[in-house]
Amino acid sequence: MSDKNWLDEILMLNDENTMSEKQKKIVAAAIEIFSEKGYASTSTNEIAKKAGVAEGTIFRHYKTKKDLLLSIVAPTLAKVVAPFLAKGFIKEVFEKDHQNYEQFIRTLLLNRYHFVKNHIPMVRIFLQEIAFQPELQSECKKIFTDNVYQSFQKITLHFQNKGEIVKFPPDTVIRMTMTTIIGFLMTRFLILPDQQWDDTIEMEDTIQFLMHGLANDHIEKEHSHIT
Amino acid sequence: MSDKNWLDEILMLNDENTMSEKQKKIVAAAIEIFSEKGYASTSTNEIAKKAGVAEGTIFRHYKTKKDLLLSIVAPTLAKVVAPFLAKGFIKEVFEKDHQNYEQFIRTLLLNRYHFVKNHIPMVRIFLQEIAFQPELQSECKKIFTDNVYQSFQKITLHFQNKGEIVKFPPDTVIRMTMTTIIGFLMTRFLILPDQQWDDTIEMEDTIQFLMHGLANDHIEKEHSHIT
Amino acid sequence: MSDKNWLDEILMLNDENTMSEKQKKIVAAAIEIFSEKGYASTSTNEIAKKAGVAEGTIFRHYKTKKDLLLSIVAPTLAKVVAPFLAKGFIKEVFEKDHQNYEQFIRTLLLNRYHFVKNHIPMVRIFLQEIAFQPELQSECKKIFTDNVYQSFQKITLHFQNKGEIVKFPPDTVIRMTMTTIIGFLMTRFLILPDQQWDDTIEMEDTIQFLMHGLANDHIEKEHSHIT
Amino acid sequence: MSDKNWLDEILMLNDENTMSEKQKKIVAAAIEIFSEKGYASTSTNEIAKKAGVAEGTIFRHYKTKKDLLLSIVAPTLAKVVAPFLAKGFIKEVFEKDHQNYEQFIRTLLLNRYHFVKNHIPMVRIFLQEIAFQPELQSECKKIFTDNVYQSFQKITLHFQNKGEIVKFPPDTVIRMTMTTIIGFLMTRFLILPDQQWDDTIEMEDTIQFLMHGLANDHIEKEHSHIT
DNA sequence: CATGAATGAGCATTCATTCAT
DNA sequence: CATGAATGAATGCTCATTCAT
Repeated sequence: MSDKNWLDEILMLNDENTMSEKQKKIVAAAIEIFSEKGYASTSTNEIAKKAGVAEGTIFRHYKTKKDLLLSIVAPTLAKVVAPFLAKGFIKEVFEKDHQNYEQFIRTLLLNRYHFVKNHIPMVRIFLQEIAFQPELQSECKKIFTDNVYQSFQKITLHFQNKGEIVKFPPDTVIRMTMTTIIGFLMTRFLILPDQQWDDTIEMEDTIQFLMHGLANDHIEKEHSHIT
Repeated sequence: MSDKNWLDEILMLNDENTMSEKQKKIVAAAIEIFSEKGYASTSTNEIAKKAGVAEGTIFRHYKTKKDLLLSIVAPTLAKVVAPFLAKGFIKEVFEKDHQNYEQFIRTLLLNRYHFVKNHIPMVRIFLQEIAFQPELQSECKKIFTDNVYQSFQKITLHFQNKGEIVKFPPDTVIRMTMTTIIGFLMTRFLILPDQQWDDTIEMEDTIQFLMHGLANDHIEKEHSHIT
Repeated sequence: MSDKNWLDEILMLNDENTMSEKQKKIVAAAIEIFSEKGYASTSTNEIAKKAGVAEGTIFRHYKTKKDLLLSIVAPTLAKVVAPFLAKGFIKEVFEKDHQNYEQFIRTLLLNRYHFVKNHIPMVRIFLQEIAFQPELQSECKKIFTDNVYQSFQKITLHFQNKGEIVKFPPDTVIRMTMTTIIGFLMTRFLILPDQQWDDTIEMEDTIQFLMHGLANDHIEKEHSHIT
Repeated sequence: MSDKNWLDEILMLNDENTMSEKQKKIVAAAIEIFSEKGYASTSTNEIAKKAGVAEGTIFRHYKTKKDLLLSIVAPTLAKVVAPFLAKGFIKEVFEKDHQNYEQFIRTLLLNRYHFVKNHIPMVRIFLQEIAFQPELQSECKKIFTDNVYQSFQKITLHFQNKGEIVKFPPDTVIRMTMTTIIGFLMTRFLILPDQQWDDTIEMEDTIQFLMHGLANDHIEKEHSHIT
């Protein structure tokens, strides 16, 4: 099965519009249990019970248990990539003059914040299984490279050339930006979700941290990064 | 069984000096396979084969498969905490005048860099299983709170009071520091280990990013963080 | 789980009407092998083979091997107690004038004779496992105390007061009666089943022995048992 | 291995005089645990631990686990048979004029009473395992037939001819006598050991019951037993 | 003699998957 | 489409037995 077909098929299969009631229940149950106990430690029997369907019903909709997992996790990929694919997104970043890197990461952070907030269990599953499912890894890498990375690089170079952000290698800038955003979101929603959080302040601080960290005032650098 | 006993026991049990040849082989095999396929998807039969011992031998040394896992993962905890426990560590940070936050994170980053570099499989296992093993979670939280966090907070306040770093809430500063370091190490060793890396430059940039991000020149802050 | 529920559940579960073909085969195979080799020395694999089902099928019907054992043995309890629970049984003993202790034990012996004759393997299993299964012991004691013993005591006192049988302590009379009956049945069916037996004569002799042994003509007793 | 050799060897092996300290501990531990949990459910590891020896030590003294069992149970056989083998025993019964059947069973009961009282765990083990160990069964049958049964039959015929006891078939008399004695001892020591027992009275009653049951005053017998 | 690490066959139990209804 | 009984390979774990020390 070619990579493209695999993902498409699953996305189509898991289009919420085409899913029967039972199927939706199965997916909901699977997400919940996978997220709590991990894919490998979850039995189809358990899923069936929680979904209120017969065990056989699961296999009527998904050829194997792993298919069920992928059908859950794969769409996450698409949704993560989505903003970068949104037609106007990059165009807007480039064209609007008043746009700056801060605006970009502010948008990005807010967007990711809402996504993670609304999909915690799915994100948990994704983070766990990306380590062990080669199909997921390659698909993820491909999607990231083809879509996110390219846009991200263009944006980085754009603002580096405008002298707005420091001239680290673009990959490094991307890494720092993503690391800071992901680090915040994971701490916020996965590691310490029960702690008291003032999200507005915390996000503002995170943006300030990122902007200062990447500000183009790194004067005394002994090595100059020219791209 | 009290938490302390549990960890101590396993640490003693897994002291490399007291381990027989076969036991070492078992641990080595387990680390490798757990790291590749995950704990739940690894069979004791597989471990035994790779270790070149009989399956029963595993259970002579470790009462259960989970005991084997914990005996591997638990020491990682101790080693991660180690530098913060070193007697002179904090004292040095405070007393030596030439010491600054940059020096601190530079030491920290280098130290963690070498640790992760030398224990990649164990770190992988740890990151996977911390999500599902409650014993691990609580022990981890306890060790972090009792040791790392306290030191880290003192250091943060120290340099905030010296006016060297920005007056975000200490927890936020700690989060940003850890996030940046861990983000780098994970990208470097787990996510993109095969990419070309110039570690010296990358680490220097990371430190610069962090120092600028936390530098005490956040002027226009609409909300002032006073501790 | 309350004792009552445990037994009831198993009885319901093992109602022959509600059992599938495969389940009946499993029970039949288990009874045979348990009876021959003992519960602990019988493997589920062996049972499955003899029953002509997959090993997994056993565990679809019985959660554990011990559940299978109890589901076989527990109903024996109920059947043993049955005659004492029969509504008319005691009433008849008391009310019909022509009824005497001999009539009572004659009925009892005959009834038990047919039961044991038709359930030899189950009785073997029961006798073996009662020694090691605490659930069985307590349930057995409870059922005996609540049902058999009370009836038996009433009957004994009744005929002692009528002057028909010797005034040993009722418990002693009960013990002698049961011992004699059980002793005969065990010799007949378990210890020497292959010997030539004229059951009619043997049972008649046993009744005579019992009646003479308990007849109220123990004159020279140095200790008088008054209840 | 011929039957005779098997038993002799074990008896010699288990002669308390020739046993080392460790061996005695092993036997003591085995008796205790076998008695509690049954032979099949007891692990050699468990025995070794309770005995305070290494597991290997058990197999230095007993070739297999079953050998250990037989070495424990087999001597019981010899001891049970002992009184019948005592040279003077039968002679005494026959020759002393004042001797009667009552005297005989009184001696028998008292003798067995003390034996069971002092060897409860061994008796438990014996009763459990006689059902499953063919070697034990055949040896037991042989010993009983060759020694006990013959003596018992002679004695029975003797007192039947003297008109002292009823002329049931000798086998029947033997069965009733044994059943009554064994029934008492099992109730007393195995089934209800915790109940309050006045052994003197209980045994006297049991003898009276037995003597009346076998007394030669069964007049109205419709079938005459002439041997 | 005693030890206890090592063995590997065997055990009860679980599980993803199939298929007749 | 949905069911759930049936499957049998696989799993974690136990155990009697061996043997080098």
